[in-house]
Amino acid sequence: MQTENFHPGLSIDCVIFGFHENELKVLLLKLKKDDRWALPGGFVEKDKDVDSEAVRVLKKRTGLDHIFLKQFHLFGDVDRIEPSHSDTMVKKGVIPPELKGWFDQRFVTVGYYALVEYSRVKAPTPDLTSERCDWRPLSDLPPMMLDHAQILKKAHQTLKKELNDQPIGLNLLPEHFTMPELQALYETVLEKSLDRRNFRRKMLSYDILIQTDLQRKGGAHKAPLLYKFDKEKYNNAILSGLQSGW
Amino acid sequence: MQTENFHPGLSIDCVIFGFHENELKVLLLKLKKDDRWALPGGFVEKDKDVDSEAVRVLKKRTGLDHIFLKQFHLFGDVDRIEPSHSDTMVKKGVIPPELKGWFDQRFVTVGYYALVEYSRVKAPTPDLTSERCDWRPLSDLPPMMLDHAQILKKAHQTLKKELNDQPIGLNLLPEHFTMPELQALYETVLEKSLDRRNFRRKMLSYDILIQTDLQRKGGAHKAPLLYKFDKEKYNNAILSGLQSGW
DNA sequence: CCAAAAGTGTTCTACCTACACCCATGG
DNA sequence: CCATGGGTGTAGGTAGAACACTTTTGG
Repeated sequence: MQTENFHPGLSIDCVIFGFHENELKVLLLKLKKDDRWALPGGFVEKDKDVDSEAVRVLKKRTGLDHIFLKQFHLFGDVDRIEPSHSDTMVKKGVIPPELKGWFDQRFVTVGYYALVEYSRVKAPTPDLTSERCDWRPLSDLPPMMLDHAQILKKAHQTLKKELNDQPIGLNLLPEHFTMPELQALYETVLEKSLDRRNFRRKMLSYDILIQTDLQRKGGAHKAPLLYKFDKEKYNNAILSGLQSGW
Repeated sequence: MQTENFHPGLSIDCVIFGFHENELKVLLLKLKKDDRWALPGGFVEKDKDVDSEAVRVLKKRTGLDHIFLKQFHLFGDVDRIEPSHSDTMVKKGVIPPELKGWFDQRFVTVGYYALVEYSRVKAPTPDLTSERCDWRPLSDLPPMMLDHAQILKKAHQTLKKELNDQPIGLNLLPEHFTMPELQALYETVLEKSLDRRNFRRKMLSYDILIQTDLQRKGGAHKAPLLYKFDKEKYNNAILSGLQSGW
């Protein structure tokens, strides 16, 4: 790691959301020799835009390009990092001693949240300090390193707020999906249940969905219709915002 | 200036909004030996929270404490600063040569926007690199340094979006104000005109205003009633958001 | 007394809410 | 054949949009 090429005291953390089995999930890293987990993150090269460095982090962990990604907050409190943190990391051999100086700095971190299609992430890749990279349900999070739990919480709050402005469905769902699946996504993000029939009507009124003549077979009951997004109309609608919230 | 105590490559810029003569205004600094203007800003001490450093900047320029202040974006593109910028500053004698190294760094900056009551800012104070500190109307901005025009624009966009969540009236208006004044504020922020009667009804329906029996005399026409905010109810309403936008 | 701005009220419509009913499917 | 979930329709209430009239004030 060439720390001299990095912007000092600045890091990036990504909250990568996915949707699977009617649950919001987050891609997390299991730290080596530590029972806590961390958000995928990284440092910023001096001659790179911060946003593009976030794209790089995402690509490394998920293998995916062209992901919906949005900066949502800078976390800049002094006490967001315990001073003993770098000591512990060196002692456990997770980071080499020559990098201790780098990790001893005071760091501020830029939070990004990403929306990805769960099934497209084939092999989540851990980084140097972690042993695994896994999806974890938002409803049952493991213990997290430093202030990462707060960062995650803020990301979720932001997502909730921006639900009407952001292309949530398009990025989190596979190409074809059923109306109940889309509704489940909204209910998960909003943390409240919605009326089936009203949801359908309102969603259809946006005129951004295309009904296909395919059905999701295999369920034990009536086979629901599959929809896909009309990407052009979708993008136009996003521009003006999907007014009138949920 | 003790640059070694500052967090490297990190700065703060504040977009300070005020409302005067039915116009949104921004507090800007006129640079020395340069016909451009700049946002009030500063650097971050290593042992201080970024947010509290923004408070410090605000206090220095406006003399005010307890101001509504909100972080809205990190500007982290490489090309947001021209490499020649520090050269020019040194040549013009605006910054001493020994600080050139500091200003030669690649900088990212955290944008904050603040809402202040115009009349409470008695003597806006310039900093070392500026000769004046003045209110400038948002509708007619002077040429700005670096990417400050973009930062300002983004601040305005954010304010517009958050109009229903943020305590806009309470912070930008004096204690007593008329309904038309409040409406003018909303119209300015939103950049569109609103129906007088519908505005009044909706605003009153929030139940956050207290009608006083005072009137704004001196106008050439019917004297409007003065209102003030019911701060307790106001804060409660903010918590749940003033749903249903403008 | 008149122009201009402030206060008040009404109607129409659209959308959100809260429901009830029928249909398809697998066990 | 029936339980379960999916698709469709409808009535009532609320709130926003559009509008007209009256009142107060200074000149």
